[in-house]
Amino acid sequence: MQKMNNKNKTFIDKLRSSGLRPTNQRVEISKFLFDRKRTFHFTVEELKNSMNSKRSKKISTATFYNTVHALKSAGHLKEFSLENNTSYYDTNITSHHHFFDNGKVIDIKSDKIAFHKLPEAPKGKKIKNVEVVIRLENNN
Amino acid sequence: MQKMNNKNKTFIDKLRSSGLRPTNQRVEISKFLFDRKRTFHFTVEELKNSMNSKRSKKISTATFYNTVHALKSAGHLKEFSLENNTSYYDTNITSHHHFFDNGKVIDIKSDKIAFHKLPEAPKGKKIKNVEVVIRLENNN
DNA sequence: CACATACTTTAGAATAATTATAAAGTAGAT
DNA sequence: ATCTACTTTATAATTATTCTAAAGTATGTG
Repeated sequence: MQKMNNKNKTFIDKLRSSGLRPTNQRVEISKFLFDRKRTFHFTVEELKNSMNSKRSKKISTATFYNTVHALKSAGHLKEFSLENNTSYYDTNITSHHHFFDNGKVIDIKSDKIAFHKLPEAPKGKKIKNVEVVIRLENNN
Repeated sequence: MQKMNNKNKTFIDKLRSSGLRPTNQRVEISKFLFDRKRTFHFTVEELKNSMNSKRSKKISTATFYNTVHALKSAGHLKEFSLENNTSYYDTNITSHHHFFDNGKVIDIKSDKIAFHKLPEAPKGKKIKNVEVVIRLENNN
């Protein structure tokens, strides 16, 4: 039996494994998110705009939110927040880190950062993950 | 001339250095935030509720937002975001890190984490700061 | 002191992101 | 074919935050 990792799941499988029936709207959203070469970051509003601007029949806001949430809960998207009270989602769910540069987010590959020392988790808890944010500013 | 660090500034000085006249409302807010033994985290809503619940004459929401923003811009508060699209503020402005445990935030002293390797900033940029978030989960 | 001017506070309106609701639509199983 | 459960949608509601405009307060100048 061959190893089946998330990377190999099609966009339809991602819906199924999120407990969502592959309806037309959901399949299109999932395709838009996952059927591409490179991972990316988005807000629900951005996703909605990029998809709906190309369509005559628009997909409703609620469907975008529902679908993104289900995909996120199933672990196919990673959520993070900036200081502007908006949720960002990342189609790169592998462990990695970020540069934040005036609201712009740039991925940092996991192997670019290594720890020399980390604290222990409090009693009864364990570490789920470690994320590093490196804030940038202009060079003078 | 003695070294004057932020720690030693009174809550009134913090207002002045934030460009705010020390009015009654602002002094009370600043006192509530900084005139205590331990640093803490709060949302504007939490701050407003804890202060106003003890008062007959309430301080308005706008004053809380304005004051917190000015204090933050002047560097007397640190802002961060969780996944619930609310801004959190930290009266501990020294470089440090956080555990996130189901929406609860726990400080990690800066010296508990050390890096073995860090990426370089992109061209024209420099690193402003590095923050680590360690997400916790229950131990089985 | 008297007034002008600038800064403050406030209540309430406006906005933005998100979530809830309820009606109409659709799919899959029998 | 039809029943039932799941979906989609438009719209309302909610939450956090920001804006606005009016009324309040302080400070400086003469």
